[in-house]
Amino acid sequence: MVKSRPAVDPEKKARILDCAMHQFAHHGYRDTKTDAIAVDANVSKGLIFNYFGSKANLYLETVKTTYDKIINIADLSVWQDSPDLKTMVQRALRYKISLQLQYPDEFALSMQAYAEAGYLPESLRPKVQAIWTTMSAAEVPDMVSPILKRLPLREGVSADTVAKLLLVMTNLIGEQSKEMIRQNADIKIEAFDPVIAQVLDYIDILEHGFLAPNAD
Amino acid sequence: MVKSRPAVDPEKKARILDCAMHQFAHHGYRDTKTDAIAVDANVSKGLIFNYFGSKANLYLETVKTTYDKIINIADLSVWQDSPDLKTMVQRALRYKISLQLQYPDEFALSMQAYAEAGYLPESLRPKVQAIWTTMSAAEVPDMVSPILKRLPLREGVSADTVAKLLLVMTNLIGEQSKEMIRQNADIKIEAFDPVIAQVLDYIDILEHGFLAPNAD
Amino acid sequence: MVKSRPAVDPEKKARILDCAMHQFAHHGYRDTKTDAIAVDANVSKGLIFNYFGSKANLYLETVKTTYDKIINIADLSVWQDSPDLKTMVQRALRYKISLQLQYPDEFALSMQAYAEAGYLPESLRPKVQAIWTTMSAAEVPDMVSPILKRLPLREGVSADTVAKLLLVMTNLIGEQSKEMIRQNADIKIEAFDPVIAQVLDYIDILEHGFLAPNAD
Amino acid sequence: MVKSRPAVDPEKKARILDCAMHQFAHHGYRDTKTDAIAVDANVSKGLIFNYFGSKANLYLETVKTTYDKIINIADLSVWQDSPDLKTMVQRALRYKISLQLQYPDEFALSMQAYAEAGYLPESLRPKVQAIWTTMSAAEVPDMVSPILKRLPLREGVSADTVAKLLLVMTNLIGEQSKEMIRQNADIKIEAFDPVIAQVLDYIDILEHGFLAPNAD
DNA sequence: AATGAATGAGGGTTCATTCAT
DNA sequence: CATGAATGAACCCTCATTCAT
Repeated sequence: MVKSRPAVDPEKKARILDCAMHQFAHHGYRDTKTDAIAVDANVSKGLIFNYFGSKANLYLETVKTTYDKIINIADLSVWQDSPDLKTMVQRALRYKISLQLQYPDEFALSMQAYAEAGYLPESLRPKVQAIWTTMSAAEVPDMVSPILKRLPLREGVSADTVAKLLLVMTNLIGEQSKEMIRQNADIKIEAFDPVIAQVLDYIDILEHGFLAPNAD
Repeated sequence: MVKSRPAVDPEKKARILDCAMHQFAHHGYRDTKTDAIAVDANVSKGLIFNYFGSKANLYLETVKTTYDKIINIADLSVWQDSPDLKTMVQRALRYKISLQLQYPDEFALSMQAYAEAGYLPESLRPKVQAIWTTMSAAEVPDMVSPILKRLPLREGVSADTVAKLLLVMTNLIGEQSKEMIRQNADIKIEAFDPVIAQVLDYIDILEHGFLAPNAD
Repeated sequence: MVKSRPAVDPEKKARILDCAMHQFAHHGYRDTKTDAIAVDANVSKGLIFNYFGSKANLYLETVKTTYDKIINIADLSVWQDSPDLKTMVQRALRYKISLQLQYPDEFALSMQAYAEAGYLPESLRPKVQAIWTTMSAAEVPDMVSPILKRLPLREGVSADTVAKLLLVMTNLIGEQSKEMIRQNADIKIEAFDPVIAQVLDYIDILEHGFLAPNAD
Repeated sequence: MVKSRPAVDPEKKARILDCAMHQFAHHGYRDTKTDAIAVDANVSKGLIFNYFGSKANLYLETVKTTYDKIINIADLSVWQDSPDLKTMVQRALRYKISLQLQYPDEFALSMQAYAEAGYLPESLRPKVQAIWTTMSAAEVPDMVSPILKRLPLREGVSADTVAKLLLVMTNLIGEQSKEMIRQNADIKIEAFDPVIAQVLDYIDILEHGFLAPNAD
């Protein structure tokens, strides 16, 4: 006998995850009601528990799925062959922001989940943090370090340190963009130009330092 | 005439605030139960409402009190007269971390309150944000800018940009220390040496840039 | 397609309303515990809030439903075609009392709700009063005035004044019956004969007062 | 040794009773907070319990005291020697209303207590009702019946029936005046003229009903 | 005697989870 | 498998009453 309908309807499951992502991103874990997700997903509340067992587990699955989605979407090659660092950063940021505009919920959740990790129910916290540790190693460093290797570093400066600094900048922009998108969902990418300009100022300092050349 | 029993027993009030600080810092607003605070403070639940009226107000009072406490404790002069930027940053970080070790709950709450501001009940949010705006002007900027003014900045670099970068570093350390303290409450200040060393690496880059001198 | 389990189980809803009516009638709004209603109705406390949202709203619904019920039950034609006033009053009272015996809770609530209107929580009061104004116009006046029109009134006596006097009598009996039923739930209708007799005495006085001298 | 201060300070006790009267009259038993009484009476909350044992008992004492006060104040002779019934009723009502204006709280409580008797806590109810039965016999009938005795009643009409009818009128006015005073505390006695006029209309009807045919 | 700070039982309400259909 | 009505534990808050001073 052929099961014409699989035990788990993937379409419904996807819908639940999508709506959960939206809700968790905008209200945080504790303020998200399973009721709201069920309504949004046009699915019975019971089904959510059939598929995911508990709200906590739904959260975990949602965060995981969202991270996977972002990773799969991101095309790191976009800025890999930039002529110089500033161009790379500029391209990277533009690309990231464009993704953020295209997938605001995904990005919002990824940041929200990270931010609220410490304030989750005791039992949920370690499981979420496990996701970070699994994910983190693979991603961002890969994007930046190849470019850095092509740059002549001042003696005593490690590529790793620079990479971390750049990462900090990236996160900074992420936070700012999220907030800007939150305040105006229809924002255009041009609106982020001043933000990018500021980061380029930061990069300039990183590149050349802020001390006058003869100050040493 | 001595009031043998003052209208508000300052000792109990302080105990409540202290325990509230601890609870709010570690579980966030929504997950903190007034019951737990009452038990911790060895006080009846009713008394909390006698003193503070509501959980929301207790939160507000706790945050305010904690901020005041930190501000009063902090001795900004410690690093004000440092010979150079690195020394200043080093002293500042050491001092901040030592305070954080001494007053882990106070610092944890101050960061928690800031972080969770967006996830508070609708009605509480504006009141908490009012606290930030009242407080923010006075503090951190004042510490950094005077030192920056004494430094010869490279042409095209604004002191403001540098100050912002340094502030980002400061927050970074704050987050890291909080997490380290959270994971090990008995951590010694020496344990932060690598963190401080790393920040000094960052500062070095900010100061001199990471490009080799002849790279331009 | 038959909904095997309707969104709102009318049986349970009716049971809740019925028990609420009983409780509100006997203990008043403030002293009625939702717990007690839930237990009486053999239903979880949560369900009451699912169906009615709040205790205040349950009260409103209960009062409305009870009024509708009384209005639908009451058969005003019973005494409309009485030969004379006394007969009409007698029939009306008997009928009213028999209904009161048959539906003691309904009548008790309707009087209770009216009486306690002024002592309800501030926010509930206007909503209850809105029910009165909606209901009041339709009922009692219609019953009495047609009969009055057929009677020859003494000069200088307005039908309106007489109607008001009769209304006062009616309310008087209502109060007395309620109290008698409250004191003895198994009371028989014969027990009210003295009360009715007394009212007829009152009517006799009224009648020979407002009738024209030659009307006898 | 002489007790310079008696165990119960009569002045404070009187103050408590007075404020309790005011509060109970305006908010009913359940909505009156002992706190409010204590504050009003400028007395500690503890003292109320020292003097009266419980809120319930304070209520009882307040009601009793208020009734005594009204009885002592009322000068029944005012209308005893009226030439006719209408004049008597008019005088009586005017006098009652003037008292009600002079002692609004006392009258408000006496009516409130009567009205809310059924909605008091189970345990309090019988004790309050005991007060009515003690009081009721003595009062109002005494005012009316002597006058009635001087009037030639139509055959078949008992003075008792008429007295009860008049009592109903009196209560009717009481309710109306209370409400009018509640809506406008500064109301003048002239404002009640229409109300009195209406009652006189009622009396007119009553009168021509119970007087012997040849009494006109 | 007088105080009023402290208590805590009890109420209305929310919402994740269950389970009969 | 899917539903959503039903559940009930848990939370915040009130206020009569107590009791140490």
